[in-house]
Amino acid sequence: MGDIGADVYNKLREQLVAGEFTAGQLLREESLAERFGVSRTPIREALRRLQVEGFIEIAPHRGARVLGWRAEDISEVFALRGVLEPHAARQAALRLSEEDLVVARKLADGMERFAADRPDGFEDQIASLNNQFHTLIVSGSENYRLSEQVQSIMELARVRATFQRYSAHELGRSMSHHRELLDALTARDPEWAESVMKCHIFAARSVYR
Amino acid sequence: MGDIGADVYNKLREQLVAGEFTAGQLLREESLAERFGVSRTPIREALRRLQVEGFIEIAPHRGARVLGWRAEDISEVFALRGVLEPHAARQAALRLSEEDLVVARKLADGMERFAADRPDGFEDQIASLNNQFHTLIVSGSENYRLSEQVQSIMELARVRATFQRYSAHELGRSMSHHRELLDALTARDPEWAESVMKCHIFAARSVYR
DNA sequence: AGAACTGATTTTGCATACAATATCACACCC
DNA sequence: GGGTGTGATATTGTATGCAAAATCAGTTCT
Repeated sequence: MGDIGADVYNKLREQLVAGEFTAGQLLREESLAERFGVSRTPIREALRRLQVEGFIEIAPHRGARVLGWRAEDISEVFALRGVLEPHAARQAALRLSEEDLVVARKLADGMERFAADRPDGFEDQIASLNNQFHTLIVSGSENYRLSEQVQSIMELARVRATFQRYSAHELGRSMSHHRELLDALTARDPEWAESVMKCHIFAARSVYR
Repeated sequence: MGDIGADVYNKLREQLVAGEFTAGQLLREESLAERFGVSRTPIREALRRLQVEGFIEIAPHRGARVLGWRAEDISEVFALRGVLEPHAARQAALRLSEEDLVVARKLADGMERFAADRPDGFEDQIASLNNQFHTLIVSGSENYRLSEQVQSIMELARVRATFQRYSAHELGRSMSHHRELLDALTARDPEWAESVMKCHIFAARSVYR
């Protein structure tokens, strides 16, 4: 995709992640084209990509439909994250650069500040930082060849992450997991990092039941 | 994608998996369009999809390039398979239907026959059956929402699987792993199935070093 | 009333035309 | 000789037109 196409894809994707469309909603090429002020061509490419990435489904001649999340889907998501992310953390312990760690620490700091001050809409702010934090670790785990594919799955799996339903206690534990994970990564200790990440995912899963 | 587009995608993908293009080769939209007797439009959609799935890379205004596999990539592939497929086998033990198991047994039988008779090109025949076998198990592990994404990664990871380099001993062991996995699945024993699959992947990795 | 057909309308799928960008060859300058 | 700039060429990116397919409304038949 070129300049316009990439823009359209990013914006559409953002809006999907932000939940601006309801599950099952039909996405018409023509109306999206109007909405973004472009022709159907870049819209089609963006939709195709979002389909492969698992955000929408496209039936031939019938259009694109926003996929929803059932309870079982959420459960699968955590099963998958519980396997993939600890593995990623293990690899990341040996591979992340010092600069990456600096960035990760800043992200964790940011989350803790939001968790302490609790300004309006702080849950979304934390969710955004949290995504960046996990993305950083996953992308530090594989090399360029598989990284994007794994990344894509993990992002899809993290789409529904919201901190609205976290209690103060759970939020605090999540923050402390981040801190401990950073310590493990800084110590370049793969098994420690893997264990912490496993706890982190299991704890997150418990919030969703 | 409609009828033509889906065809183009399938054929292109087959040819990529079959290794009909050399790594680094540029795939020009115009020549592919001629080759398949269609316009550039469905070609572009197929290329976009193959990009997301990790077969090729596309640089804006610069075209599509076939990605190759370096030694580290292969190593990553096995690391990922070593985590994902045992997990999949574990889930599959509880989820595969009896009909699925019948199919899986037939695939294993077929592989063993090829391994015993060793007709011309039997390695490719085994590879094809082996892909179906593993695909069946992975697809039986997740529900519809994440299944295709995981499937897509695992297929990409299995692209290079060739049995050319297996010794008779290694081939025999691989077949016996399949057999044991089927027993574990039939017994609906998740931990057994997971363990066998882990051995299976580790053993396969050893062939590639 | 409900099921099944038929034509109008909408929407997608593909082809084609044009615009924007990158690539390459060749001349030019230092 | 090597680097740099410039125009021609090739290739991709986007828009648009048309054909094919699905949807929907209205009608007819049972």
